[in-house]
Amino acid sequence: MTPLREKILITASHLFQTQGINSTGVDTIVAVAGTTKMTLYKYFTSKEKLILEVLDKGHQDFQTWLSNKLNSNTKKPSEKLQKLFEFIEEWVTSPDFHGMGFIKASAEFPSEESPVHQLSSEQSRQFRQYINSLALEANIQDAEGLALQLSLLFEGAAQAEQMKRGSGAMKYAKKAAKILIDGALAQG
Amino acid sequence: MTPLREKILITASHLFQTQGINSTGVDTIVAVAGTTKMTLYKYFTSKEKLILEVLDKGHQDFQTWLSNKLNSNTKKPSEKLQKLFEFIEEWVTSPDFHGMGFIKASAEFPSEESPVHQLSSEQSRQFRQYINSLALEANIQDAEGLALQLSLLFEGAAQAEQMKRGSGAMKYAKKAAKILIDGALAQG
DNA sequence: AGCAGGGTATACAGATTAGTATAATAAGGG
DNA sequence: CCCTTATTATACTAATCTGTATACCCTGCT
Repeated sequence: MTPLREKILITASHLFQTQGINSTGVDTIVAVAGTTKMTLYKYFTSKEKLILEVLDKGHQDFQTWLSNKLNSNTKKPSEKLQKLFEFIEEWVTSPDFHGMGFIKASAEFPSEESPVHQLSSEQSRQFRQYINSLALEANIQDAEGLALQLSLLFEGAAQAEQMKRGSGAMKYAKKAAKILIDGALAQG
Repeated sequence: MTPLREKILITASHLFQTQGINSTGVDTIVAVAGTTKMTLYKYFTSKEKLILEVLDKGHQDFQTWLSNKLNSNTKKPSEKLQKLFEFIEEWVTSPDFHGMGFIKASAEFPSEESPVHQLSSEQSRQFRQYINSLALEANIQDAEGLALQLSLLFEGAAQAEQMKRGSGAMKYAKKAAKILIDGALAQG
């Protein structure tokens, strides 16, 4: 894609994460990105469209990064589950992490009719679905239940880490995940 | 307190939860509460002060409700821990639950310098501290670690329940909590 | 040389925001 | 009946927001 479009996306993403979505005006975005409103509205027909695309890109980046990490570092399905939180920790504690996009977006757009809220909800569901597929491959009985539990831990830890950096939340989330996964594996 | 002040607080709380804090204007609050801006600014010197008080009241209501429930239904410390998520589920799945205030507030006010963010962070810490005290009474070795894990589960589940009502997240959070608590109790 | 397209600069409209100033109204107590 | 206090009604300021309109500039292509 055109570099200017990309730059707007990246800038908006960064500002949304650090200042909040509703608190970030279009003027701020273009000023930081070093362009003008005209070009922004040429590539994105509205601020809402921009928000949706930022969310989409953020989620895709995370998902592909995570599955690449898992696929290139592990082979056994059960191993993937166990390494999952290892890599999630790596992602979440990286210095430029400022919260999972879909968690914050759903908080800023609580109305269920809002397209932003709907996308956030869908992304949360997709992530849970991904863990579910890992659990299924590992022959876990209640795969859906474990996937839900692990996603709760993840969302809680991401939330905590965003609320207070360096809280060490992920370290304990990892331990909790290990206990839950080992239990589910033992149970068949 | 004066009934009008109370009504403004309750109305604001409800609107903040359902529409979001930044998306709720002062005019909307007074219109729904059936009063005028003049009286609102008589009782609350600014919108930020109102937000802080809404957050404070919400957290206090939750904390006192929870500890009352625990103290009147259980006696043994270990029992309190085990019943904890039972009552939390009751709170979170109640029909007028729309998310934990401090979680959403910290998402809408991500900047750490924001007083709203600071209060949210403090409330999250207080809640974790409360679980910590329960764990300590139950003679759990790594009380702090368990408290953190349980609070992660709770925040994740509250988040999930707010994102999609009736998701059943709390049911599985409860199961996960039981596993973690039993493990920690067995370990001494 | 000259044209076209992508980008800039800037000003603007229209709506909405937080917060204030002023005057009118209602009610209760001496 | 009058004084006080609380509340309302309404208009306003000043800032900010999204989105648009207009004119200009620059660069590459032919």
